Amino acid sequence: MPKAVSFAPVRTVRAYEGIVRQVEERIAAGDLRPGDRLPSERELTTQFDVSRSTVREALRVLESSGLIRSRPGDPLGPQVIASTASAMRKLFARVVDSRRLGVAELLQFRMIIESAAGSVAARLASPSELDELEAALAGMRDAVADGYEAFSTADVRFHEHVARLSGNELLVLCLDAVRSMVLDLIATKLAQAPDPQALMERTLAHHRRVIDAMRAGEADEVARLTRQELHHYYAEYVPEARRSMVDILL
Amino acid sequence: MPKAVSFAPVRTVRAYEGIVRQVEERIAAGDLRPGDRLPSERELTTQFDVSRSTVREALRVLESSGLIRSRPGDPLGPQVIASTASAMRKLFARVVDSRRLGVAELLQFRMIIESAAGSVAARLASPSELDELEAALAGMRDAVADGYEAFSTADVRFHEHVARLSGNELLVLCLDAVRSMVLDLIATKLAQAPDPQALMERTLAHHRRVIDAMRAGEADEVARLTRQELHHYYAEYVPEARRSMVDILL
DNA sequence: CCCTTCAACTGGTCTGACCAGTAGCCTCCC
DNA sequence: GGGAGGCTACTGGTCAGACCAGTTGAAGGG
Repeated sequence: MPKAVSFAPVRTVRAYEGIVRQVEERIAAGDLRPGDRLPSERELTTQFDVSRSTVREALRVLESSGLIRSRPGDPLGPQVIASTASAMRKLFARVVDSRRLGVAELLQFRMIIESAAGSVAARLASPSELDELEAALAGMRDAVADGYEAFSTADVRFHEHVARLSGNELLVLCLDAVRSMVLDLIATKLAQAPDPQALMERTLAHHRRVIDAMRAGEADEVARLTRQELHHYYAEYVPEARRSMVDILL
Repeated sequence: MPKAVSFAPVRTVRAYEGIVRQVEERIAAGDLRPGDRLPSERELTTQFDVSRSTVREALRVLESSGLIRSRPGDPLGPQVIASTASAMRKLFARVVDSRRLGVAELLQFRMIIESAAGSVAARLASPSELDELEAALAGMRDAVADGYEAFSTADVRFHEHVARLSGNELLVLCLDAVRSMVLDLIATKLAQAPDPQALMERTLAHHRRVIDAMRAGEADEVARLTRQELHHYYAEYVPEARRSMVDILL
């Protein structure tokens, strides 16, 4: 098949897209960090030299993807609220409720990628990185006294730490998104667990075993432990009828 | 900690959000399918009883999440272009280039979830579903004659089929997104593979083995084969320095 | 000193306008 | 009669200007 000179498709760029792109780039580059403020809409109007409608279209897009938040009357202007992570969470949330997905899908997905992250981390982690993990675990142990909520926060930190050790940011982001979705879906139920003390103890023991397996370089064991722990922790919230989705991963 | 009656946080809903939600729901419910048209902006103005600016903010949000497309001058109105899948692809694309992720992260991620999907599918697939897979494989074999591009399309169909057999839509969507990102990143290079004939033959042989392993219920073997095939297919496009990210999964 | 009031913002929304495209009809010329 | 051209009635993209309701902080009153 003879191929003529190939041209790239031209897409006419709309004004608001340019604004979105500029702001996104500033955020990605770190010029704009969470908490920072954008100039007011009227001010942006002059900076970008477009009308207010155009500025607003751009802001709405940025807002819908979770990057900024604007509040009427705020003299400081729109606020940069987050990085890519929250955009990812927002999208997952949309997917989950538009497709009517439930805990079953989310938990299965989480078991898959979290165990994989653990297993990759086990192969890559240096002794000093493992010591940091150890510190995160110590943080959890300290948090036990402060009640379940504090413990849960420290626990999330531990999981995030493991994910980051995998060295794959995509993994980190997806894991963060799916973890927060799971927690959202069952937050109320989890807070009233029958015996939080026992749950916390068990979690500590599990994390202990994970670190040990990492030190021993037993990647598959780390993966297995991770799946097992997630299952133990969350499987009861999966409707009976779909339970097999998560059971088969054990 | 005594807990008073708990209220849900109120968020004042902006007009455009209501529009976005309604359209999203219609799409999710299947009332609006890809290819369908929305009324023109001016028409929507009267249907929603808001101003055109508000309608436009909603349309921009829908467009930015890949659900619709609007083209100036089109007398038929904005077009519904896709479902959640393209929204997911769009987000992944944004994440990948804002975080400057490369083939390494994407391929590692894909190897993880695609092999997991395969292994779940192996445990769940009924004989008749396996026959459908068989048909997809036959489709690939037929496509060999039509050249590499046609083959590649049929190949994607096969992979999608496997993913769907896992029964987890989240897996399907993520896989679709990451697959299309990988293909985007290396499309040009892949088209000029040195020996497409051999590549196609090898792919066919691999898929054959995957189906056989599925019939035998060897879930772990399916996972291993999947990782291996992806690695063989794409690893060369991963920069040398990051090659280990995908190597350790073998 | 605290509390109220007020003015100067903010974003949310609306109106009405103009432009540049598109598509289909309709005319005019061959 | 048939084709090529222009005309018309739409489309979305953008703009300017207006009003409202909310927030905030400073000015003024107790």
